[in-house]
Amino acid sequence: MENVRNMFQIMSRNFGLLSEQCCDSCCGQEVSLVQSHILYEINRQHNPSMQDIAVALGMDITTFSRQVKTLADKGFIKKSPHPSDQRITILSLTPEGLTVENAINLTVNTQLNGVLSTMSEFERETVLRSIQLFNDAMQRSATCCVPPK
Amino acid sequence: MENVRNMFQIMSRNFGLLSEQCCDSCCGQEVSLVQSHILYEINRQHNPSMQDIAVALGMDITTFSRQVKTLADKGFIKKSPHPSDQRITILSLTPEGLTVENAINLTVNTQLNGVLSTMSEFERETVLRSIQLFNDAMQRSATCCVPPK
DNA sequence: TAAAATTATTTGCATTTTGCAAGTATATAG
DNA sequence: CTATATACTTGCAAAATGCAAATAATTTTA
Repeated sequence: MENVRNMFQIMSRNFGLLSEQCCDSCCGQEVSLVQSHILYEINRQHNPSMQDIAVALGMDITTFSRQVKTLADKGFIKKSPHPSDQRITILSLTPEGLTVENAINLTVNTQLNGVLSTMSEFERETVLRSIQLFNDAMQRSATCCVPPK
Repeated sequence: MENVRNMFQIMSRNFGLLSEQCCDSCCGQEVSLVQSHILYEINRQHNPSMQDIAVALGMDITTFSRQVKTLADKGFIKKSPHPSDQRITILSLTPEGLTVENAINLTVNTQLNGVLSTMSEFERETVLRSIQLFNDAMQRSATCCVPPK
């Protein structure tokens, strides 16, 4: 059993730094890293509620509530009432929010593809397949990757 | 060009959640996630200065300085003067700090190995080799993974 | 070699983020 | 209908953040 954590820690840190940089360079200081995660996740899910996104990101709901308010005030997120349950708020990106999310997405992808371009075609495909494999395995695991509490 | 960010984003988030959980379960509220990163990095480098660690983690030096103070007060870190340059502070883990770091490391590794154990031997090796490959490629890249500013 | 510029770290703020406890509002169960 | 549960918001108070400025120790340079 080698030290697996090492590799993940480094990868994770690098990706985090990259994301932060992209986040800055795309849209100035308009959105923080956590806010970009929120935009990302709203864009990925289908008509998500507040809970859905907060759970997916493993964020405390009260902190999340405030971040959503900030993003809504900035005009990047729209909060709509659930049609049949008035307690629930459905989140969606506004056109401006989508623009920001797309800009970040493009920049991150460009950076990552730049890194991947230094590999052979075979290596590149192996790497991508591996990450998918690992994500699937994480998904299957019950004990880990469950948001705290 | 597929959406590479997706995979990394998910992997990174999962690993982050896992680390946070491990951090909690190992040592209660004794150390936060960022503090665990600091312990990790000090343990990895050889006689690192404050700058070394702050840069490696992409942290603002002033925030870092305070976190180091907190960890030193908790007795997990020792600050020693550099032998030939009095401006520099060399960081090291105390025995207690090392114990905490080892506990976190063990827990994270155990969790990760649990996830990996659901794969075939071949898949597992491919995944680990891939991550190493990717980290190396990140290392080579000049444009990305450079701490902001 | 003395003043100027550089480097490493710390401190003073003011802002932002965080999370627990408690509150409000809506829906469901008994 | 009352009681309980669910979804979200607010009131704090603590922690984390980062810029500007301070301090302290080297180097550079004129």
